[in-house]
Amino acid sequence: MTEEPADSSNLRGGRKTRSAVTIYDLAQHLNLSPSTVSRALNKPGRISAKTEARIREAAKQLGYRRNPLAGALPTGKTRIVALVISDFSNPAYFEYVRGAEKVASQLGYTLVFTESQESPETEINAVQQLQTSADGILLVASRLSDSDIQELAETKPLVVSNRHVAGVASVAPEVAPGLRQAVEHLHGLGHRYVGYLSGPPASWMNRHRWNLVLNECVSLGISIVEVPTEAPTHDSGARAIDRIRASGVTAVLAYNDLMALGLLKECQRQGVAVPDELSLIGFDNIYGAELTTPALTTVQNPLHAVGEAAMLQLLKEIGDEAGNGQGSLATQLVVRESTSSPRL
Amino acid sequence: MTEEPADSSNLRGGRKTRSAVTIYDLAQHLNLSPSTVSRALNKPGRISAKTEARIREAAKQLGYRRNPLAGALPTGKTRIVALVISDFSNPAYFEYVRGAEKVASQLGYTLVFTESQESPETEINAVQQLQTSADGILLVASRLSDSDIQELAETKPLVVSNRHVAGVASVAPEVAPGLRQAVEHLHGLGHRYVGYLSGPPASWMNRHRWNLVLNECVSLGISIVEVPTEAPTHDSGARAIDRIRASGVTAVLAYNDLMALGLLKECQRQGVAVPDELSLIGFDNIYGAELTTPALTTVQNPLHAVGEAAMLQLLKEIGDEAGNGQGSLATQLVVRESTSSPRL
DNA sequence: TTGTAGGCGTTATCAC
DNA sequence: GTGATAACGCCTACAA
Repeated sequence: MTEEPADSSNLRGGRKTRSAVTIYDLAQHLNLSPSTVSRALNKPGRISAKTEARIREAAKQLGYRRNPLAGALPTGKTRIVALVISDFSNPAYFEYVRGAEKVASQLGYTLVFTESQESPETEINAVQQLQTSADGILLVASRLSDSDIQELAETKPLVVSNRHVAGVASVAPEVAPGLRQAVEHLHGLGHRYVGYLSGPPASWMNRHRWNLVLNECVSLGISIVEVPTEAPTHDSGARAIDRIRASGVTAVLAYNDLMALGLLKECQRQGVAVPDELSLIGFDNIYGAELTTPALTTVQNPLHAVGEAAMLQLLKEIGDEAGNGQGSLATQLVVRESTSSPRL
Repeated sequence: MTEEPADSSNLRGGRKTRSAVTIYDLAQHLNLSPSTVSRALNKPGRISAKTEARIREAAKQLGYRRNPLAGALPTGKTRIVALVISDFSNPAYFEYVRGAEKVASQLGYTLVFTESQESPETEINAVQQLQTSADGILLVASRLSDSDIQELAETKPLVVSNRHVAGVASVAPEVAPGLRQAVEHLHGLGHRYVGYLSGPPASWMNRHRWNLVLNECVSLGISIVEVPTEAPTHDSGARAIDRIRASGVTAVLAYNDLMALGLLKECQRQGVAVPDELSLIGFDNIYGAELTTPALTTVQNPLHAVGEAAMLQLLKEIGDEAGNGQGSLATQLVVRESTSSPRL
C-alpha cells in the first residue's frame, strides 16, 4: 500500500474529473463490506437499523450515487424504456410523448426517445439497438410489417401503439365512437356524398379508419370516396383541393387535423366557402384546430391518455405491476364551425 | 467440463429467454480470444483482414449485438445524452426536441428525455440521476438557480439552452433582431404606448426579452409597460385581457405565441377588434399562429436549429468533434395580420 | 497479430 | 446480520 492515491478525488482541477463514489468507497470508509452497503441501500430491513443508518448517513456525506449501468449488468434490468416513433412531425404526438414520459418517470423508468424518420430500416435498427439496453420498447405509428414487429416482440417486451398486430400487445385510441359520431353528424346535416382524405397507405390506422368510415357511410346510405394524398401533412392536405373539388363531395373527413387545416387554408385561398360549400372534419383536435375561422370540427383523440396507457401496458409486459390507466381512450366528436348543411 | 449447458440458448420456450450472444460466445465459436473479437469489431485494421472477416461473419450468423451498457462500465462513456426540459407543454419545444434528437442519433448517441414539470427539486434530482448514466446533459428552460447549474456543470458536460449562465456553455436563439424588428414595426405603425405580456418571472429568457424590449422602446420614444401573468399559457394570456384593456396600450408584445393567441381569442370574445383597437405580436411562430384570423404577427424562433446547435455544443463539450450547426439562430419578425396602425 | 489477466460497480450466492 | 467471492459483458494494458 505504498503511494495510495490519497484524496486525488477532490482536487484534480476541480472539474469533471473526480470519479464517482462507489459502494466500495463507502464500505472502506465504514469498515464494512461492499455487500452490506449494497443491501442496506437496496433491501432496507435486512440489515441492523443502526448500521443501515450509518451507511445512509455516509452515503449522503460522501455524495454516493448509484450507478444504474453497473447494476444493470448482473440483473439484466436497466429500468430504461425506449419510445420509437416513426414520424414526429405531427404535433398530435406531442401529448402522447408527454403522457408516456410522465408514467415512465413516475415509476422510476428512464425514457429514451428516437424518431425513425419514416424509414423502416432506421426503425428496425433503432429497435434492435435499443433492445439490448432497454427493458422494453414502445413502437408508435410503426412503419414495419406485422411479421417484423412480431419477430422483434419475441426478444423483449414490446408494445405497439396506434396499431394492432396479431400476438403483440397494443394500445390505441378507440376511434370508432368519434368516427361514427362524425359520420352521423354529417348525415344529420344532410350530406350524402362524402370524401375521406386519406392518410399514409402503409398506415394500419389509416386503413382502420377508412374501413370504419366506409361501413358507417354505407349503412347510412352515404356515398363515400377515398381521396389519396402524398403525406399526412398540412401541405399535402392543401394540395388535395383539386381532387376534392373535382369529386363533387359536399363534406370531407380528413385523416388528421394537419391535413384538414391545410385543406381549409387552401379553400379560403381559392374562395371555397367552408362550411357552406364544403364541410370539413379533422381528427386529433390538435392545438390550432379551434383557432381557425371557422374553427375546425374534429374528433378529439385522447393522446395523452393513450401515451399513459401504452406505457403502463409496456411496464406490465415488463413485469412491473403498475396499475391501470385512468383516462378513457374513446374518441369523441367536437362540433365547431367547419360543418353545416350542404348548400343545395 | 461435465454437463456443459450445451445449446440451451435456442430453445427455452423461444421467447424472451435466450440470453444475448456475447463476444465470449463468438470467441469460443471461432477458437479465438475475446479480446481479438473485441478488437476486430471496434478497431478495424488492427487485426488480420482474414480473421476480421471471419469474426464479422460469425457475428452476423450468431446474431451478436454489442451490449452498450457493459461497454460503458470500463470506459465510462455511455453514448447517452440526456435532455431535461422544465415544461414541455408549449408546442414550440417540439421542434427543439426534434432538432436535438436528430443530431444525437446521427452521431450515434441515444437521447433520453425527461420533463421536470416546473419543479426545481425534480429537475435537480433528474439531472443528478442522469449524470451517472449519461455523457452529458442538455438543460432546456431550466428553472434552477445559476449556482445550482454551475455546480451541476462541474460534474459532467452540461449545456443550458434558452438561457445564459456564467461559466456554463449555453445555446440560445438570438432574440434581439426579431424583437428589435417587432418594436420598430410597431413604432413605424405609430404605436407609442405598448405592453409587454410577461413570461415567468423566474425565467432568464423572460427578463432578457423584457430588457431588450425596454431598451428598444425607450430609444424610440415608446412608452412600455410590463404586464405580469400567471403562466406562459394560452389561458393565462386570455386572462390578461383586463389588465391590457385597463392599461390603455395600443399594442402588445407577448412572451410567446400561446399567450398571444389566448389573448387574441379573448379579444374576439369580448369584441375588441384586432388589430384595429389592439395590435398583437407573439413570439416563436408555432403551428397555429398563421391559422387564426387575423393571422398572428410574430417573431420566428428557429427552435429546430437551436436544438441542433445545442446538441452539437454538448457533443463538443463531451469531446466528440461534431462540426458546427448550419442554421442561423437569429430570430426574425414575421408580419401577418394582427398588427396595424392604432385607431386614433 | 493475437492471447492473458484484471478491472469497471453492482448484485447474488454462499458461507460464517 | 455480515462478509467473501464470483459473476455480468466489455475494454485494455501487457505479454507472447
